[in-house]
Amino acid sequence: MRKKLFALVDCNNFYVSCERVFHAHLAHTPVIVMSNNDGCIVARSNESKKFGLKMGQPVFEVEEIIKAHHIQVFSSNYSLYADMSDRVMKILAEFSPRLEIYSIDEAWLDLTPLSLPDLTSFGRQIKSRVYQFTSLPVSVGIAPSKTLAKIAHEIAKKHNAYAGVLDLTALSEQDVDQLLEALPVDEVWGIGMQYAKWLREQGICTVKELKYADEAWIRKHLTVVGQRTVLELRGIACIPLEPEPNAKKGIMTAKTFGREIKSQEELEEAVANYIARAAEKLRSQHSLCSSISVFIQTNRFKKDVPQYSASLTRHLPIPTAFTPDLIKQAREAVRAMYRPGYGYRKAGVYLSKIVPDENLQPDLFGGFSLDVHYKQMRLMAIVDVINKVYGRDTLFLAVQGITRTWKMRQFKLSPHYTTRWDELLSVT
DNA sequence: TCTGGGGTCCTAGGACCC
DNA sequence: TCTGGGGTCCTAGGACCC
Repeated sequence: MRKKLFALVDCNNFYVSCERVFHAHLAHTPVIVMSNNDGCIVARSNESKKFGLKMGQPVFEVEEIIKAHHIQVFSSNYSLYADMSDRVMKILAEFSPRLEIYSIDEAWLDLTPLSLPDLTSFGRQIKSRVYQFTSLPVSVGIAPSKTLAKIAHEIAKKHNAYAGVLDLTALSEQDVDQLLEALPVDEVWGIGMQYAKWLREQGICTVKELKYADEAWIRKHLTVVGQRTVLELRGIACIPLEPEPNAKKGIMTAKTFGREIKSQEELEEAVANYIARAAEKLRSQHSLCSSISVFIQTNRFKKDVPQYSASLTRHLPIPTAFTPDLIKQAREAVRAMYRPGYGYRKAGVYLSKIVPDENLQPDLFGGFSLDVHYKQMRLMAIVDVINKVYGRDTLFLAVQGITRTWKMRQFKLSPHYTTRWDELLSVT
């Protein structure tokens, strides 16, 4: 069998790079992008990494550093990033017939069938074409397994000598091992904080040591997932490329509120909105769900006030994607869980037991009519189209509320340059 | 004052069945 | 006093990812 070959292409500091495309003066200056509610740092330019800002760090902890170094700060602008991502992926698709879009800013290419003579120059072509058409910088890692391609990409990104492209297959096994020896074990894809800590306690500190660890012993302690990682480090591809996006098995919408919510009415309103959003996602993948979970919680960071959190799952006799029915269930769940006297900070909904929407069976006992189901689906399809064309929440249910004063904060949002006509970049 | 959101997979253990 | 064994399904919890 032919040896597998993968390329990982990952956009550098993706959210920051997207903002820079439309704010050219921010090149070479420290920039960060914040999470929802402007809470944590989710992207950092290289310049801001130098000031010690960490991924996931709460912004309020580093206000001083931000001020002192004039770091530019942005709220997350997901529609902008999603649109830029689409453009990048379309370009990558030109380089291999088999592409797996792994996240908003990275993709795997299957190079196995391509018989390329010079992989490094192929990687450089990818890099320069993406930059030419989008102004976004990417790094490329090439290797015989996904896990090794990830590592190649990390090295390529960090060390200027590689100019953003590293092909591990061009190196001897000894040279690869030398690189792996210099990397701490937690840099491996699939080894998170818990496993890294445990491995270090067992004397396995570098990627090379993990590569040569006993397979059965790893399997015993890190399950088959860990065993696969070890094999992948040895160049044996165990994780296949998956070009087709799979339908989601669970759909979640959960958000921290912009302020504390005290009343049951507002909590119901927020949850109704999350359901509307989750149901929209459900319909967009042509699915129905028959289980719905709702959770509510107070501010877990406030140690000095009474805490309360609860979750409730309801099973539906007939799978559905009809927003009003789902909202009805969710509101009942909120009413059952709500306790007065608390300041609620976060709520979420989770739709699961998901099935394709063509699988619906008529009810043997006549408690449900397919006619009604199709009518509901047609109505929802119309609502979805209108909201897609005219903007989210052009049409919504009254229980979702009008003012929604609990919504998240986004004080530093840049315009939707690529997805709204009235926010196009203007040159004056 | 201020701490994100949305997923996947694996395993262990209990319920239940024959 | 003795008190099977094997299979399946489901759920909760814990690890991981970006």
